[in-house]
Amino acid sequence: MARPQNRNQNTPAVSDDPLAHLPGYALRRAANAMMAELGGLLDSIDLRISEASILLLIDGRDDMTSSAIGSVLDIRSANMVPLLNRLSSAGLIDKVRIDGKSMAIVLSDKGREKAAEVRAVTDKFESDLLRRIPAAHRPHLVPALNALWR
Amino acid sequence: MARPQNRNQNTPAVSDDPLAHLPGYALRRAANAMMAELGGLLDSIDLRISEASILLLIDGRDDMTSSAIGSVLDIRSANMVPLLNRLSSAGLIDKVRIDGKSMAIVLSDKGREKAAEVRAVTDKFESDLLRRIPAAHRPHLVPALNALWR
DNA sequence: AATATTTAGCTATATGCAATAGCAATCTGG
DNA sequence: CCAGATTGCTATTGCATATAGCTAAATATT
Repeated sequence: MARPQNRNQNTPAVSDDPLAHLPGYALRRAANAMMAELGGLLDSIDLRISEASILLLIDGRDDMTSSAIGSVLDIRSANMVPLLNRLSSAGLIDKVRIDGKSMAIVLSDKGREKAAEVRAVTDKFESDLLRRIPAAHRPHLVPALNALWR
Repeated sequence: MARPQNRNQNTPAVSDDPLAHLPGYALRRAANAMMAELGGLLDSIDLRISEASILLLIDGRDDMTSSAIGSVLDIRSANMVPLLNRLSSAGLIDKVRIDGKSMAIVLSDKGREKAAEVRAVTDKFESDLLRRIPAAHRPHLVPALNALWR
């Protein structure tokens, strides 16, 4: 007793997760699963998620400073430093002095190529993600999520 | 120039985030924001998110082993150890020997009180979360999220 | 019954990401 | 001109997660 019915199957007790109805829990699990997946895809082009999002953000711009990027992506300046250093030593970005204290972060040629690869990976990822969601719920996801932080 | 129009306001460039339409990005940002908020709430009862979810999961059960908890919540056994140790040294759980190698993880009296506090905190959190989402999107969030990992 | 495999729980360690505190150089508004 | 804000940085810490490898106990195989 104390155990329901279907326990002789190999179903790993996922259907009776008593927390799955909680929005916060579902959000955490979904985000973890999706970010693990995206992380795996980006591995193949040797980038991490935060690095890839920086490349996407600055592509086609020449006026984004470290602090501007950080303010859009909500990354503290202390954490931007090693991030940009990695991108810089991979030859993907250049720092162009704007004035005595500010540098614009711009894509190098190599960085533009990489950004195109990122776009290919994320396009596939995003459409796979949406395809998993029943059509009836699909158009509601992004607006609902954006209402939570924007 | 090169800067749009509304820049004299104190809006921190959030409305022109060019990544916000991407489901994966929105998911990550929303989850980060919500988990930071929940983490803050749980601070007041001195628990972390994963600890709180363990308390909720095992409340009312006496047959959950460490590996059963880990398999439901998707936590590796290596990571369960320090988690359960913290709960144990806080006096919230007891380990009841089942056989030579298995222990059931059960709530102590103190743990049951704590679980009630957790439920109070998360109830408030979950309803606040839902309240932020426009009503038209609200019923779609949990099903859409669960489609991504269940 | 003897052996092999699987399972439960653990140690040690590494990674990704974010937070805090504090600092030096530079820019800017009154 | 100068006080205060901004830019970019160092150093350190915390959390959640991951891998590799271990011991001991339970279970399956022959």
